[in-house]
Amino acid sequence: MRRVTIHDVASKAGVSLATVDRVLNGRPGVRKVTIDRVQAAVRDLNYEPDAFAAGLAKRRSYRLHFLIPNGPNAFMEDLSREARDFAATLMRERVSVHIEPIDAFDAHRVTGTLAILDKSVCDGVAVVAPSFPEVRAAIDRLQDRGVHVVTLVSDHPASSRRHFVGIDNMAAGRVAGRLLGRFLPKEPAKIAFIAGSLGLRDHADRYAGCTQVIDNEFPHLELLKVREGRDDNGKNHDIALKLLAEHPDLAGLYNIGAGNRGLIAALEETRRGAGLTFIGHELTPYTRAALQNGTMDALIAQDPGHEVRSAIRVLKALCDGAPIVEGQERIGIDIFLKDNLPDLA
Amino acid sequence: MRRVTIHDVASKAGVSLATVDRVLNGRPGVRKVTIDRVQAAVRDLNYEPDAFAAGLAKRRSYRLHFLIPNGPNAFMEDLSREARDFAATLMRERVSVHIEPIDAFDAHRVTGTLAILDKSVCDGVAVVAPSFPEVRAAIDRLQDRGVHVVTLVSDHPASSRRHFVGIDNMAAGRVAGRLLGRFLPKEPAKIAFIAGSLGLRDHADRYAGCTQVIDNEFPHLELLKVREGRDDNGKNHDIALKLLAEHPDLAGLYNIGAGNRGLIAALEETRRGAGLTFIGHELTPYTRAALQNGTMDALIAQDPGHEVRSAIRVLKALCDGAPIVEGQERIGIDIFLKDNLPDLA
DNA sequence: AATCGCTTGAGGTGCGTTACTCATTTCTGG
DNA sequence: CCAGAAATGAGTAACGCACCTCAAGCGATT
Repeated sequence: MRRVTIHDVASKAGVSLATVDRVLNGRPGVRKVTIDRVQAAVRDLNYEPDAFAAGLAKRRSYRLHFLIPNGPNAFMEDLSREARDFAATLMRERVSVHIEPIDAFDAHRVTGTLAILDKSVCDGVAVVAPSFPEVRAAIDRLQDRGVHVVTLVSDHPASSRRHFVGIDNMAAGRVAGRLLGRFLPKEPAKIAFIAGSLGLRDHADRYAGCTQVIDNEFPHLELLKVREGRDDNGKNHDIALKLLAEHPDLAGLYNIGAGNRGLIAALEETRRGAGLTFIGHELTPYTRAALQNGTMDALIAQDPGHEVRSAIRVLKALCDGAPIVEGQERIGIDIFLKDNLPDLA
Repeated sequence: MRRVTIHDVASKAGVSLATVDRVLNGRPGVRKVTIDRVQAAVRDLNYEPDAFAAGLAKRRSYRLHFLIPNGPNAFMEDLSREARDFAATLMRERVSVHIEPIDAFDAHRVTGTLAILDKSVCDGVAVVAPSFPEVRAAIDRLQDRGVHVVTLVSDHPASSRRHFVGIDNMAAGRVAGRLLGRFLPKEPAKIAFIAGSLGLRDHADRYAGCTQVIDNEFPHLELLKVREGRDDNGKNHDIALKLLAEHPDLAGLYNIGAGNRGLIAALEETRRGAGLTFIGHELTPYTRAALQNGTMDALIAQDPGHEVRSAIRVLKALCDGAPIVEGQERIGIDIFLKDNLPDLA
């Protein structure tokens, strides 16, 4: 079962190798009828160009840049680590990944970083940044300069980014809402929300999804107004203590953003962990432990490894002009209970 | 930023190309000290062989066989379809996938199919089959003949298969148990189980996981004895009708295996769908609809597309002697509520 | 000193493309 | 029918590596 090569296509179509090459690579100077003959031969023989040979001859390389927020955020650190790890195994496939830490809350710096990128330095960019209008504009300009851009974790739907790698945060919020609604008894009870900031699109989406489900399907639950803790453990800790003091009958808690560690500490100090249904996001050593000991009841997560690998695959496909395997690139909303925690890597 | 090639390694180490080649490919006839010199140069220069060039020169090809149960099982059909789809996009990377439908309940035929396979016909095999001892033996012999084997969906832990691609069914069962326990009110209630057959390892595992969690953490729930429906819609339909008649106060239902369609029909005919907490496995058009209209309350699933792609990646890596990216190949237990159903492809 | 075995160097070929160049043939309009 | 343009053929270098052969260098053994 020899491979079908351009030679076979050429002889089948009764033309020379040069002509086959012209057709296959869209070079000019071939009559319509000849093009058709060659394409017919390609179909008949089921010819597929050999990726190894093509890659070698094309001298292709994929220089990718990842812009990832710095700061003491376990999830972002996981993203960076996974990107580094995966890049190491992909070096031999000519994929080089440069990780650029950015200050996500400084839109000006982010756009500056995007502005200096260029086709001569990189072929694709994956960026995780809050959706400020100026960032959107910078993404558009970068695309215009011929660099492929995908958004990661947090989308910029209005931009011309070619793809979004991340979860549907509205759906994630709905899941949180339903879990709260079904985990709690069918009787009036109070639920508290803590977010990093409702100015962040993903936090706002989650909040909207959650309240939508609860309002529609669990109207007996009373929703306290959202407190914003800037994803900071210290702030969240204080917020939680105050909440627990103000509402001794608090039944549920949904942390929309990061900073679970502060909340966990507060619940455990006050021994309110077991009685309260507490749902949060992202799997970290702290949330894992809290799930195991019962302080947390469910975790809604996205797999940073999956996201990074998906972003790299998508960018590579964009560079090659190859199609994207949709099913492969859909990032699922992971729901963890204490029963299905993955083993530690 | 030119690529580092063997030429660079050779001159750095002060040896010839031939020697570098001998070292890199483990050919004999090189002194220890020379080997060390070359390896030091490889490390210093951070040399990685070019996958494109190597693949081309090696004339590598990956002939993979997938043995997948036939019959009217939506999940198995999804597996086959995904394998075909992914194989199409991988043809140019010299991966060819042959899908062999098997009668999973006829162990003799399965072993026969495995027995005729050989290094001359295929490089790797992915097999989904119930764990009969003779199948295990056939897998071992196939491995001995130099063909890499991975088990898919259903594991044969005692065999010498190189890898298992699938979920932890014990954990899946525990998830079902916890969801039942938390979705139902904290008061005595009856729960029914339906399985295909407890002789199937995955069904037995799920059952064990589920009862373990309920016995330990939700002892107020009464577990009715398991009914076996052979994963057949018709049988399951009858079983459900009988169950509902015998237990007008039935509160929960867990379908451990396939055949959800029959159960859904029974629940909807008798209008018991809404009042009952019903949990099952695998996402199909029927379970999707049931989740949306409230007949089902949660779905525990595994992504067949992910599994197939993982199996192919793993087999390819085994053929290349390359390392496996653990995180990438871990198959998660998907939990679907009506809120996080993926869009239809 | 001749011999043997081990180690190393030098060099070539093929893998299937891409991306050229330069002839040569075929077609078209005037 | 012929100039000029368009289409095609023929061939080549390069990509980086795997795999092979042949010869030369070296030290130790007899």
